[in-house]
Amino acid sequence: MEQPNRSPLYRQVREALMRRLVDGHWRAGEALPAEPALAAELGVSQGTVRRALGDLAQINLVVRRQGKGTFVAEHTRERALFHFFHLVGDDGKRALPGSRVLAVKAGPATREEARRLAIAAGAKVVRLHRLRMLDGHAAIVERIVLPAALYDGIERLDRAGLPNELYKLYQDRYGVSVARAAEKLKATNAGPEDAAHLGLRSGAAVLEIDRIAYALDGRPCEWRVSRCDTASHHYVSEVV
Amino acid sequence: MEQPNRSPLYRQVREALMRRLVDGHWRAGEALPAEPALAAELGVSQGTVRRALGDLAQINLVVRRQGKGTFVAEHTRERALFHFFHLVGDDGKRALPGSRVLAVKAGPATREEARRLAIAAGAKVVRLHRLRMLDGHAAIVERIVLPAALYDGIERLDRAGLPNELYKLYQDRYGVSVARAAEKLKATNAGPEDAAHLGLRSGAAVLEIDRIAYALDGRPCEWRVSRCDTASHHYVSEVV
DNA sequence: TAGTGGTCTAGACCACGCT
DNA sequence: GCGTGGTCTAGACCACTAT
Repeated sequence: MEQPNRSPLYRQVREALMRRLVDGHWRAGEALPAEPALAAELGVSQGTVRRALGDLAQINLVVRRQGKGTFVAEHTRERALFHFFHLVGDDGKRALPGSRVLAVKAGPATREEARRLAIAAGAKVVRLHRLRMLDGHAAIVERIVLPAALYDGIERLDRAGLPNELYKLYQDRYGVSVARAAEKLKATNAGPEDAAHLGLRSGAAVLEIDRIAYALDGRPCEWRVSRCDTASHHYVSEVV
Repeated sequence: MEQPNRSPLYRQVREALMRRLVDGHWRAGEALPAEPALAAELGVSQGTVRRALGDLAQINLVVRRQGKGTFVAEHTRERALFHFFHLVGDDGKRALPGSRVLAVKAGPATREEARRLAIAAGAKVVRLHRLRMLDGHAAIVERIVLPAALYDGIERLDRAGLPNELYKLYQDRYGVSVARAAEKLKATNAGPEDAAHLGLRSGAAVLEIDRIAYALDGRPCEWRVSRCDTASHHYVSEVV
């Protein structure tokens, strides 16, 4: 391992492995080479590789299993739901959302969309509008904006072709792995349209979740605004 | 280090150190013994102590500084604000909240309060009602419930004696260190009283943050419900 | 039995903060 | 100069998984 800069070796190893993950050098779910192989290849000790892999496991980019190996993290249904979906029933049970796509449209990005997705103004985006169900009734209205450059042809998927867990679709079909997300929450009074979709009176309080999802390489890959009826559900957040 | 169970050594060391932190064996801000001293005392290698201390640093129970030592984490003003306070201005600037105490009262816990704080029904609690300012105008109404057993005589503090950063007060004066918190968020329509405090019309959407704070030993030490005007601020959440 | 990751140790050297 | 935590190595042994 050459040392172009003054950062610790384990960090250089971590970044090198991360580059390969970003490049798609290994597919989601695939096993990485074993520690001794990586150590030999990179010219560092096994301990240094361990440290780097441990860091990657910590941020959920890889999964390590004793006796089996180290694997590229996958967006399983579980992970998509439990890791990135924070609405739970007031009784503490996780409600599994269903979803119904209302519209899919492509078009040039507005200034705001371009800013949030860090793309050029006017670049093509695909907009999804969908309704999600919790415990059988409509509880979330979602407006999703995708940079079309990352998801070639996604606007031609019919509504049945768009699964409930979009993050798994992004990963499996387009090679876009969502690594992290930043959410901004507000309480707002529902407008007439959202209220109608959610079966609420206009002006009812809804929780607005504005989320930018970032891909492995750190670039925004989705902007999603969800307006949620929190009458019998709530958003959970743990602070350590 | 004896091995009563089959857990890894570093975990046993971590728990042993944690017990001392919980017991108040070291005060907030105080330096722990250096690694070699701890290793010798516990009969393990320095590497094992390092791993345990690293874990404790990760969950913010201690702070490690190269060349200086390892210190018990303190609730500085910074930490209280940036770690546990998640409302920021829509312009991205952190608004530093001021606060005005409206009422302090002691009384027996309701069933709900007892349940949330994991204390006996009817046990004495202290209730605080306060208003917090963001950028100069009232933006948050807070109702705080404390188990009186942990905060002897806190209800006799005058309003001037109750600082803006309560967590630092809990730690400095009562030895209660908030280690983590669980928050539940909902959007609700403001009732007449909250609306009046916040200068909103009745029925305006407000963000309700329901937080249980846990002390080092894992027991609840505060129940706080904050109702926030999110017209020009929002709650931030990072998902990794 | 062989290969994987997980734990634990011992020791070397480095970077930082003090005095 | 000395003590602190930070990095890096090499090697031993353990626990789990597969064949």
